[in-house]
Amino acid sequence: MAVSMETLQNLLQQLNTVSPSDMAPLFAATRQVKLDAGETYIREGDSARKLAYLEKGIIRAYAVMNNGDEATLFLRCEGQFIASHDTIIRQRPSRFIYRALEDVIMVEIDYDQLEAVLRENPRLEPLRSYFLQLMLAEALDSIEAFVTLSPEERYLQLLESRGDMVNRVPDKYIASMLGVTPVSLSRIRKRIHSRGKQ
Amino acid sequence: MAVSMETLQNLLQQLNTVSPSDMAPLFAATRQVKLDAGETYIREGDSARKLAYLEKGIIRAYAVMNNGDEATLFLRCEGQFIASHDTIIRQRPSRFIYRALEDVIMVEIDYDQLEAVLRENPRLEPLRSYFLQLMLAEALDSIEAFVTLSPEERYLQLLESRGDMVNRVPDKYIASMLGVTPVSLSRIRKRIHSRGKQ
DNA sequence: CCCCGAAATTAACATTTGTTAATGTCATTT
DNA sequence: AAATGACATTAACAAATGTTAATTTCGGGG
Repeated sequence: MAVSMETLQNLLQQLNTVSPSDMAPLFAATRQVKLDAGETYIREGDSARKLAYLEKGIIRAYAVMNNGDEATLFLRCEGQFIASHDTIIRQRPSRFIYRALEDVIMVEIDYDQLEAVLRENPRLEPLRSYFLQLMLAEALDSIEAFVTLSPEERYLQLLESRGDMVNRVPDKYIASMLGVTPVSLSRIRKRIHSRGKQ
Repeated sequence: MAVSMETLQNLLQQLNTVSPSDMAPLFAATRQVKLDAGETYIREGDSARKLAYLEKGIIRAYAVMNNGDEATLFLRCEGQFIASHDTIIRQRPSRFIYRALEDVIMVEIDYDQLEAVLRENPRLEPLRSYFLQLMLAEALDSIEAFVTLSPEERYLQLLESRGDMVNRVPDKYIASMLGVTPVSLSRIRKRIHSRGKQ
C-alpha cells in the first residue's frame, strides 16, 4: 500500500476532524489500480461498489442510449473522486460505463470494505460525508449550468473552469457532456473564434 | 416537538442501522415550520444552514440570472429533503432562493445543530449519509436526463415520474427546470397532444 | 512513405428553440 | 359586471440545433 498517495493524504489531512493516525486502517483497505487508455473500469451491469481517487489520467462516465449513441455524464481527472453511483447509492447494477480516456492511476477502495472500516473507526465517518458532498456540489453545479446557460455559455464556462482538461479530451465527449452533438459544438467553436478575432 | 412527523419517522426507521430510541436527541433538535404559498424560505445571500423534510406542499429552488430571469433548479414536494446547498456543502451564502409554491409544512433542523447531535450520537451518522445520497441520486438523475433526453423527452419523463407534481405547478417553472422557455414548453405540449390524438 | 481510421469540420436541409408581441383564459378583485 | 393581473397559448421571425453526408485533418500502423 506504500504507493504514491501524497495528494490523497494531503487532501484528507485538510479534514481536521480526522487525525493522520486514524487513517491507517483506511489506507490498509485501499489498493492502487492502473488502467490503460481506452480500458473500461466499470461495465454496464457491473455490481461492484467501487470508490476511487484519481491520481492521474481522465475517466469518462457515460450511458448508452436507446439508439446506441453514448451520452457522457461527466469527466473526472486528477484530484477527483469517482464512484459507481448506481451500485453505491442505489444498490443496483450500474447503468453507466466508466472508461479511461488516458492512462490512469488511482487509489481504489471497495465501498463495502470502506463501510466496514467506518463501522470500526467511527471517527472516519466525516470522510464519507466529505466525498458525498464533493460529488453533490459538482452535480448541482452541472444542473445549474443546464438551466441557466446556453450550450455556448456552458462551453465557455467549461473552458474557463477546466480548460486544461478540455484540451486533453476529444471534442465529441465534451459535446455530449454539454448536451449537444459534436457537429453543434464545432459550430459553437467556430462562432466563438469568429467573434473573438473581430 | 410532538408534531406530525409520522412520515419522517417511518422513513428513518427503514434505516435499520439506527434504532428508534437513538433518534430522540435528533427529534429534540427539530422544529416544525409552516410557510404560506409564495413565502420565501431561504433568500439569496442567506447564510443559515437549513435542512428540512417536506411533509406537505412544494418548494422551488431557483437562481436569478444576469438578465433578471429566474431559473428553476428543482422542485421538492412531500417526502423529500430540501437543503440550502451553498451554505451546507460549500459553507458560503446561498446563491439560490427557496420559495414555497403552496402552503408548506416541514420539519426543520439547523445543520450546525444536526452536526452537534451527530458528534454526540455517532450512531446517527448514517442519517447524514442517507440524505446526502438521496440528494446526490436525484441530482445525477437530472444530469442524466439533460445529456440523454431532448426537452420533449424530459417533459414526458417528468410527467411519468412526477405527474402529480407537474399538475400542481405553473408551467413556467416546469419549463425552466427542463431548460427551455415557457413558450417552448407550450409548443412541446401541443406537439404531444396532436400526436396523441392521431 | 503511404494508407487507414478516427475525429473534426463543413455543407445542406429539416426541426426545434429563442424572442417578441399579441391574444386568449381564468381567477380574483373592485 | 367590469377590470385587473398572471399565466398559457399562438403567431411570426430569427437563431440555434439536429441530421445526414461529404470533406478535411491528423496521427498511427503497415
